[in-house]
Amino acid sequence: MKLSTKGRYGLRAVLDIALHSEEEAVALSTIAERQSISISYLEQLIAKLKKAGIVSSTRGAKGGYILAKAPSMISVGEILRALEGNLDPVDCAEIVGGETTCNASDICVTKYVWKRISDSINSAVDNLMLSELVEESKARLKEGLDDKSMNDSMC
Amino acid sequence: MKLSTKGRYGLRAVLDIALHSEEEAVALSTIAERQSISISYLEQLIAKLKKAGIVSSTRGAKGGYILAKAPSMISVGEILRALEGNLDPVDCAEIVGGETTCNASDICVTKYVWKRISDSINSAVDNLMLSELVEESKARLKEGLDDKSMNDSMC
DNA sequence: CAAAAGACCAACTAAAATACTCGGAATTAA
DNA sequence: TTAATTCCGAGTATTTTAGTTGGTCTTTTG
Repeated sequence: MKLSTKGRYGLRAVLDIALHSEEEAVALSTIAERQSISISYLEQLIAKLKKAGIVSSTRGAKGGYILAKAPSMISVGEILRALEGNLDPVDCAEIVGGETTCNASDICVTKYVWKRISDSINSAVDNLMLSELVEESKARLKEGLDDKSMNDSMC
Repeated sequence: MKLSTKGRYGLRAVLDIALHSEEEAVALSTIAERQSISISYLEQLIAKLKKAGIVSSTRGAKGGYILAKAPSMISVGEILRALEGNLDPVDCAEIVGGETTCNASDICVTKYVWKRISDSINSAVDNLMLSELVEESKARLKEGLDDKSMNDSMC
């Protein structure tokens, strides 16, 4: 029941882009260094984010990444799902009402447990917008904490 | 971000015990067969449940397992944590307020995301009691669905 | 125009976690 | 005393995770 590094690194990367791409696109290598993530691994994560329409890129020298839309239009749920796949605690079609996989579906009681967990996770992350994280970060930076110490945090 | 078979099988096992141990203790082999779970794997899961004080056992012939307390006193959260370890989405001390691991803690913004997810999962499972699942199961059985088809459900 | 900076892509690999299996010892009812 | 059962520790196969490697395509800039 753990988020993988995909979700953890990826969210940090998006936040990094949100905070640093106002003037110009940020290069993968810059994010990787600032966040202490392997550049080639990060590449894969950003690819997912791009495919999901969360970030957009410009190639070539001076290229890099920016957000594809306003941070207030990007939910944390959207980001995490792009990176991790769905956030459901089990891969059970019934959770979303399908009838395919688990065909003894309507007598499956534990599925209500999974649905309950699923709903709570999704509503938690879908109601949290990237913009809120951006505001929080900026507020903390203003309190005199420099950018560098910011990036050392591993959570 | 998936529950492992430990949590899935284990919860089904506890529910099985709750539903079948009113007269006499249920043997591991019975649960395993009824739930289509490998007996020797299930053994390990039940051991965790026992250590957590959720089930209790009697050894020897005619032995088996019963619940260690009333189903209304056992939360689904308690069961899942016994099986899976904590349900936090990341192993980050700061999530619970500690100061040990992640020492750039107070400038770590993503931790609020993890805390939010963590809280929502835990409150969802802690407010759901085993007794509710038992009631639900019994209600479904009364509707004419036999015990066997019940156990075929994989969720 | 060349060369550096950068995104993009597809495989490959090492390590860790998961999902088991196996062999036996201790306990108890019949 | 024997069959049924829990209990225990170790071993293993498979899958997933967390990367790495080596290269191609694109764009700016000297």
